[in-house]
Amino acid sequence: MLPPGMSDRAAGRRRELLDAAIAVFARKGFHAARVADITAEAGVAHGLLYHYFRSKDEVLETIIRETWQLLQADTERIASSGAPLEEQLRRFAHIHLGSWLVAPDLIRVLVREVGRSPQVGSRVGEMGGVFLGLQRIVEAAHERGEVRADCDPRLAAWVFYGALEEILTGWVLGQLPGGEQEIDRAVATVVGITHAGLAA
Amino acid sequence: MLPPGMSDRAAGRRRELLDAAIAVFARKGFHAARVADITAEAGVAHGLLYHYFRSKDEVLETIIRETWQLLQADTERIASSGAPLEEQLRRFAHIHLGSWLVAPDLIRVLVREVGRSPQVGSRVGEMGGVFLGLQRIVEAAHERGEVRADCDPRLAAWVFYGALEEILTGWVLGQLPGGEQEIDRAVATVVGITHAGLAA
Amino acid sequence: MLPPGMSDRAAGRRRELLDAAIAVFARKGFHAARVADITAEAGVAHGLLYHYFRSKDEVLETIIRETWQLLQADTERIASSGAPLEEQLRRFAHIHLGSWLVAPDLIRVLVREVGRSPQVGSRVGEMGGVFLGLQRIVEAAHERGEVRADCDPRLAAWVFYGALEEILTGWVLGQLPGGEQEIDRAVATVVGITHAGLAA
Amino acid sequence: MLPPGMSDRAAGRRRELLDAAIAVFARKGFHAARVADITAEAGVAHGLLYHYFRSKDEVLETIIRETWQLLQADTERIASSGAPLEEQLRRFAHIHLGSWLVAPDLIRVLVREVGRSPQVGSRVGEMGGVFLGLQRIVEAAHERGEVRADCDPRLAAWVFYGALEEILTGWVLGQLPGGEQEIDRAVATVVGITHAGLAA
DNA sequence: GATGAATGAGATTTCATTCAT
DNA sequence: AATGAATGAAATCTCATTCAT
Repeated sequence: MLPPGMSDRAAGRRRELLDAAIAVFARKGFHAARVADITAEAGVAHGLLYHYFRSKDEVLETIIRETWQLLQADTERIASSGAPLEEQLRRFAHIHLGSWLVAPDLIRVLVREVGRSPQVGSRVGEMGGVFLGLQRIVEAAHERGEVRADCDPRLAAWVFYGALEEILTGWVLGQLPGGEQEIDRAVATVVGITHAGLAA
Repeated sequence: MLPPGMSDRAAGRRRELLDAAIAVFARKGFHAARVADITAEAGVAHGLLYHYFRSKDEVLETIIRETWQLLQADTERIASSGAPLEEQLRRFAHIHLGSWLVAPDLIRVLVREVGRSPQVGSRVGEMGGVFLGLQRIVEAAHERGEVRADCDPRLAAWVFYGALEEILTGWVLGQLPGGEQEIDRAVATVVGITHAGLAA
Repeated sequence: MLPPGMSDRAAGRRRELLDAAIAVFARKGFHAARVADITAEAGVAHGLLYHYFRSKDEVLETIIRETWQLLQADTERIASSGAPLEEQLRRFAHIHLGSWLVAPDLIRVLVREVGRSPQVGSRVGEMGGVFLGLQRIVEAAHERGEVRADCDPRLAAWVFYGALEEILTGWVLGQLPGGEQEIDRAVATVVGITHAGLAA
Repeated sequence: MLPPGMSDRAAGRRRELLDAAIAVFARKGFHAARVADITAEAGVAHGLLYHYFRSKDEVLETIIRETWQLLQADTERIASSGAPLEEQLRRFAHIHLGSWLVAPDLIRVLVREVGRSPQVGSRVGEMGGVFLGLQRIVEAAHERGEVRADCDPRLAAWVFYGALEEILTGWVLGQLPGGEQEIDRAVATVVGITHAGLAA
């Protein structure tokens, strides 16, 4: 995840720059954000960004990749838990939608810059891991007889993920109320619909 | 929709430029696309674009707005049909996912540039119309007793729309197979899950 | 030589920019010269340079290439004249050293930026033509019996050209007096030494 | 030549850095070469270069100056030898062209960066010494009656030097074959032409 | 309507140099 | 002596937009 051989101090600086970038990208959007904004936010000279990243693009790429990697790890942990389908869906939804409270700026960036990802080229890999994890969750439930026979687990995974993503989008765009209680409701609603929709 | 007082010929040119823009935006993305690319695609000098649009931004805005307006009209027609919920959902899904076959470049642009829309400022209006229409579809079914009591029609509308959008995203990113038959399957799956998930 | 399909007006602008570049490169050297210096010298906005040249490098490349092409044409004309060796050498020396009076800035640029040429990559081609022309001049004289048998025409061409080039260098660096009369003396000296040195 | 009070070890490091710089300048050219390339070649941290040199420019200056100083010393030794003109020319040519075998990278740098020298400001001094030495060689021969009366010794020195320099250029650019035997032939040719051209 | 030369603001990126450790 | 993180000046190049023709 980190370039090997990076000192603690260097890793700290790198993290500071990533956090500054998230804040700035969330505020102005990736394109309107200048490198100088990021380094000003981090309180360093703008040349320093280029010691840690090859380009402004690589900064966004890193943010996206690291986030997807974390989500992928969560997904795999949930998939290995052996819990009932509904419980697994709830855990995933809780983590994914819950991140709106924990790191709203990060969510703003991810929602608004999704479109860039395929260009940036790295999304597909990590993203694929998450979708595969969700698919395996549905498949396992399928094998346990928790899911309707006529349901395609792969599409089901996309449907479920898309529902969550759209709600995050609603929050980011201010189209849906996004307080703490709404998050619980949203988790319940998405899981309710999806699970009932899939259930045998 | 068209600036008033525009001749047929002028409207034709305008349309050519919009189509050229859709092709170019689909190929390179909005930011990487240059005005000169669009006019070259349309076979005219680049100054001409400024007779029809105030800026490059306005071109994208127009594309997005016109699309949402059409979708809004479709949604309202469906909502007024009085058909059962499942049938209404199927019609909407059929139109929305079906556009991948009819106008894949347009879908590519919409999926990839969603993030830009709120900045551009026009999304919220027309988009809101579509979501409101979907919400009213669910509410009406609710009143007819077709839907579970504990279900929030607004969130349900977002869940349904998000599921469709994510499948379009999968096709755009090449992560899901997007042939003609897959479209029918996708319609069936999304409608199946959502309707069963909402049903009383 | 010119990109085809360039209007007279465009060709004129291009020439103005080349002349401005020669003046600026002569004054500050290629590296210290900024694109803005060139365009300021030409009295246009700096963006305009990029309508005519792909880069600052291409401007220098063009200057060098066009100059060598002219010299190559001169060389070929002289080589085809059938005049005695001494006369041919005198004509070449007269043209080459004479350019110091005609276009001293151009000579300054060429002498000071020779080193760049091979990097720029185009020198070898045109340059090769000049050296080949000189070589053929010596070879023809050899066949006419005007030249010693033990003399390698190729090396002789390089010796002759190097002598001229070094004198231009002396003028550029201000190490040799470079007035009008000195040019005639220099022609006489170089031709005198080289011809006597080669003569049978 | 060395800053006074420099230890042997320090002098060794300094030498290592100069040699590394010669290799890098030969490979990439002075401008494209970064300080970090030089220190990487020498296997030290880039800050260290600034313990031994004030700037990147000073490194090139040093390389050029030291080389010209050695050549100047050679020239003066030859000039004092009292040998016949032809013999003196041969010795100089042998040393100068011979360096292509001994230190080709150094020659590459000198040939390609001549243009920079006057800017760097140091060339004129040491260079002047070499040219003056060659001029005195011709003048002495002139006084001994070995040389034609109508020959300007100063220009003759430049002609001779330019011939050698151009042959080195041909080798550097790969335009002339530069093996061991070619060097002897080149010495013979240049000396042959120049001496015969000057002889009474 | 149509053209494309001309403009110029503006941003990324590079890299020589410094200096605390 | 040696390191390499940090600085920040500086310059190329892009491209949306304008406007004379």
